[in-house]
Amino acid sequence: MVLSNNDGCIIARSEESKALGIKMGEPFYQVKDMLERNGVAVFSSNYNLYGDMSRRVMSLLSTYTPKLDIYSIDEAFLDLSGMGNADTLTNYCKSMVKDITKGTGIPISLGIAPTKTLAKMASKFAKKYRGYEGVCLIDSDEKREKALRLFPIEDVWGIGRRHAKKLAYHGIHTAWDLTQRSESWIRRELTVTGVHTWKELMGESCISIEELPHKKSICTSRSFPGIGLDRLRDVEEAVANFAASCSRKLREAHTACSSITVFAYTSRFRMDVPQHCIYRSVNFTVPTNDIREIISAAVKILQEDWKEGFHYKKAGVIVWNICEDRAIQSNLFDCINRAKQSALAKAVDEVNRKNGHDTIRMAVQGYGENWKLRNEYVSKQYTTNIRDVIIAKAK
DNA sequence: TCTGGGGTCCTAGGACCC
DNA sequence: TCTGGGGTCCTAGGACCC
Repeated sequence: MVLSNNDGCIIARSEESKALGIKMGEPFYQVKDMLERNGVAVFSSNYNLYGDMSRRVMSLLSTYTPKLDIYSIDEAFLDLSGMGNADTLTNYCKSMVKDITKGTGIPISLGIAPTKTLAKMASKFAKKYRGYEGVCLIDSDEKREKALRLFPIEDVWGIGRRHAKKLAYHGIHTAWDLTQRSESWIRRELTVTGVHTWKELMGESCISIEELPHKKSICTSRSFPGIGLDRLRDVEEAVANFAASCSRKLREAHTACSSITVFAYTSRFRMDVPQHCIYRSVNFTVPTNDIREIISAAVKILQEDWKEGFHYKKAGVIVWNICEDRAIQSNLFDCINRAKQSALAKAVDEVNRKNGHDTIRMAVQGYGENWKLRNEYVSKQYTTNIRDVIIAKAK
């Protein structure tokens, strides 16, 4: 079983722990004793490991198609159009499954279909039934209807808990039931996104395969351990680090932002203590990804809106209005020497790339441990930290 | 005491324009 | 008694995803 950041919630479970009745998203502390009694292995999140393994899998996938659309850390869409008939495709995909298992040890499931929504459905069948050997193909109306009839509405991509409940009320329990309604009914009840899902289930592709040009917003946020932080200095340090992380993510993606939002709030679970919420945005005159500009804007918002007497439980920084860093609209009244700024940033990034994040940092980022995450059960960074590499002993 | 983090898209409603 | 019609842009909030 794997925990969220701060060892807060349960976010991944093996089949065995599911069988114990552990629910997704359940707070860890509420079931901790029960888990210990049952000998459940518990792990903190280890994003360095997951991120690195994901990159390896994606890199192998990219050798199978010119058009790879990485959807999340563990999912990708591959464009296989024009790559042969049903048999050829199935065999091609079975060799993909074997290669990736061999290359990374990660088991994968593949669904092949005319639309993304159907492909996701097919991949669930591929995972569920061993007979498929990891690959399930939906290439005819008969197969599609059979699959739709077997598929619960709440598992359809794009149908969340709220919509599933509403649809159940209207007697819609499977993906097939949904396709039997009229477009106007779907439009009224589920808006245009629902219409896209509805069309995709019927085999008409509405969600294309493409690499996103760049993100529209980037957020770094954390919950603080215990009752939270009540000193400005501590929250300031955290916010400065969140801002630094946003600026780094912008630079890595070769982008810059025009707006920044800072937020900090007290615990929404504590009804017995006074609540407060800081949430404010400002714009930059010229789009930027500079660590000093972004940190100072973030810290300024926090200082100006800070209210004493509260325990802040969570804070974060969001940067948005993002553009590519080579297409920045300059401003007549800009008084920053941009060339100098970017030369310095480049030098700092180079040092940090070799020596680790934040080797060179802003003073306000500090070294305080007051806001650091709890991760008591973290596994090793087997693939990204030389000290954690597995040692094979020859006997 | 303890309750995650990071995204996208759509809509309604308010503010504004002529 | 009676108070138009047609737009754009922005934001908050809600839905969804992993």
